[in-house]
Amino acid sequence: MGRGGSSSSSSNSLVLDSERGELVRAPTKLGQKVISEGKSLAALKSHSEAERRRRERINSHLDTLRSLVPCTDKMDKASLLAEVISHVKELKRTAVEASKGFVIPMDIDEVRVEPHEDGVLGGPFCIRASLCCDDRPEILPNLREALEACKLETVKVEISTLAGRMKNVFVMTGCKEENSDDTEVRRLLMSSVHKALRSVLDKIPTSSEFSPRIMLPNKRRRISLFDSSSSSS
Amino acid sequence: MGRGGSSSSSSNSLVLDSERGELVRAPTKLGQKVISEGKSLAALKSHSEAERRRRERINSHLDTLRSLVPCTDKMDKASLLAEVISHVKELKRTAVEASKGFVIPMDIDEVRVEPHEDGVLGGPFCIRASLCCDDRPEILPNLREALEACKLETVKVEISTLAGRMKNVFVMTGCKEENSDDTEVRRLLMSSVHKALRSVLDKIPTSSEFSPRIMLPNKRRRISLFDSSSSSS
DNA sequence: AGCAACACGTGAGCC
DNA sequence: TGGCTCACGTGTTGC
Repeated sequence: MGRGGSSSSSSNSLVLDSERGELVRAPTKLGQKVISEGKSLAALKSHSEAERRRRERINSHLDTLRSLVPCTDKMDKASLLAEVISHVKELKRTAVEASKGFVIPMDIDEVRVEPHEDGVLGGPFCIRASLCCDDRPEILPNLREALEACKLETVKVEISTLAGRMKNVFVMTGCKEENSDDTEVRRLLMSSVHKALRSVLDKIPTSSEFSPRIMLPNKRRRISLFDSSSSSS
Repeated sequence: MGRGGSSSSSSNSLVLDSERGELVRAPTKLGQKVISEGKSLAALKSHSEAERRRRERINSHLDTLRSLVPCTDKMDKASLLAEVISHVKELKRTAVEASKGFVIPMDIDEVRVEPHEDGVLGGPFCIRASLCCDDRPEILPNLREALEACKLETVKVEISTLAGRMKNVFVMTGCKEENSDDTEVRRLLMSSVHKALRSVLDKIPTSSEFSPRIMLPNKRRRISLFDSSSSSS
């Protein structure tokens, strides 16, 4: 990284011919002197050509990156690279924790509601809501009911059980009529979903057989996905 | 994209001072002439400085990418970009069909049982079983019951509904006492799981209360994730 | 010696 | 007009 080039050599007499883009020798009286002083003509030419090829290689790769990452059609190089970086990070995140596949229930109760990073498709508007709690099969109907209250459509649910704990992950999307771009609407929806899950979590009996569930108009409990009786196995 | 720079201007007398890297005027007799001929000194200086900052920005992003993509520590720029490209492509591939995760129910009934490619964790022995059929909530208890008969532990279930169709994906693992390496045992287990799912599928009333199997789900039914309106009790 | 990869300054063009 | 991005040719360094 020699910052300062050592010296000038600014006035050798090699110039670029304006017509053909080829290197020629400038009209001068001291022909041999100049030639001996600089590199040979052929050397300079091949050098610049090699450099041109190198640039083309790099720019070609930049172009394919541009075609791979959306909305970068008219970005400058630096911004394009920045966008590539964030895309790689995002893809990595979702890939690691979904290709791995298993949703693993943790030991602490938890309610999480967040935008579902689609990563690829700029979908309408997705929420990823998860509830981690004790493995109580009877909470599933409650969950469903609570989520139905929100004006969202559940497109996917993922349930994992492990060692008496369970984690439920819901992916939901808003009605298309609502403006997905309105962040205020999003925040409101997510907040209501969060409250719904929270209420379900709070209603879980810590040890009793079954809870005094009054709220339900009809007694449609059950659908215990699996494991309706004993927790293990 | 003017390929050939238009002309030479090769012998203006601005040179780079070897010590400080600053632009100075070369010792010459025709001072004013030279200055008036080119841009002002300050202009040239700010220009080269801006260009330097631009390069630094780009190279900084390149470095970040290098840290993000493995095994690129000593690659040249072009190869690094090529590697970034292939990584983005690969991440995208797995992201669309795994992380994005939506299991999309198809129009044909289907039972599939296969070893669960873990991808990351070399687990004990996992089976991925899926059943695609009409969206009949009452099949869930049947499913559970049928799968309980097999000596497997369900670690994850994933349910997607779309346009009156549903797809259930189960990830199950065998008891640890059984030898996971025994391919014969595996085949046996998978076969029994397959039979179980098959039996559930066959039990689905094709037309209990409605026209059986019109080819197209022209009728958009509700997405009731696990609607329990019927079934037990 | 040659080749490859880099940083640099500079002209051109575009807001 | 200045600020910017880009492509170009060149000097330099390491193999």
